[in-house]
Amino acid sequence: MAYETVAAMQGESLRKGPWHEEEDERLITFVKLLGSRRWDYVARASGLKRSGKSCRLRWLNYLRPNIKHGHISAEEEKIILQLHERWGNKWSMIARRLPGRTDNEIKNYCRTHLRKKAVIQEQVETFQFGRDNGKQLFLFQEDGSSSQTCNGESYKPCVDTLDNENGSYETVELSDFALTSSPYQTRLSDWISEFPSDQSEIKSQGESNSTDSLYCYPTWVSYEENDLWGCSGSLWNLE
DNA sequence: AAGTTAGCCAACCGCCACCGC
DNA sequence: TGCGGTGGCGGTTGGCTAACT
Repeated sequence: MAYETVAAMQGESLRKGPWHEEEDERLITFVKLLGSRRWDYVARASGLKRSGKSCRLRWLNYLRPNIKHGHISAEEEKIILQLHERWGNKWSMIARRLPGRTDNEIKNYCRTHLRKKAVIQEQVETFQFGRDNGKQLFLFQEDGSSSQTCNGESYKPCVDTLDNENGSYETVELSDFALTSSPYQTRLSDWISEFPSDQSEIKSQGESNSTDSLYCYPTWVSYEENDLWGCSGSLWNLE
């Protein structure tokens, strides 16, 4: 019978919400003792009023050794995005390629950043099709004599691209502008624009021995879904 | 300075696949 | 072979905090 059911029958309510330090310590102790497979057993044996699932999640996402927290590096960003392009929302698969990162962390990261990217893309498309019902657009052209400053970076509103003489629009390329709904998005758009647009580029970068290349992941051309990559880059050698 | 908004992240929920009985 | 238990996974939520107005 499921632990949750047993607990419910006994009138024992399972704890929810944030974990306390004592709970963490206790969980670590019992995982070391019992291993990290039988979570229902760990939950019961430890006396934690948590479900096995909850214990498992806490261990995998926070307590297990060699876990990395905090800032996702540029290398990791690129790998995440590329693997997401390839596999979609297979967070656990992606996480396995990034030692120390959890599926939850990657999922959260993607949700935030992919959404941001989608918004930017939508804005770019809107701009390229013309003004949105005459509303003020959000694009600013980078310029030394800018009239707007944000976090030390300065911008000025882009010139109106509507040709009033004949009512037509000039074509505006992404590379001509920095997207500046925020300075952060500017950097993000820069990053997106740097991103290889097809796998042949990725392959050539993967094969490159250039030491100044950011890429240290293997090529994926010709590799099967479940095949392990011949990982030799620094990212996989992290301790 | 106070209120509001947006971003981030930990944790929960529900579904599904696998396994043992 | 069917069923219940369990773990794994992706989606979602809620709280905290920083940034903005």
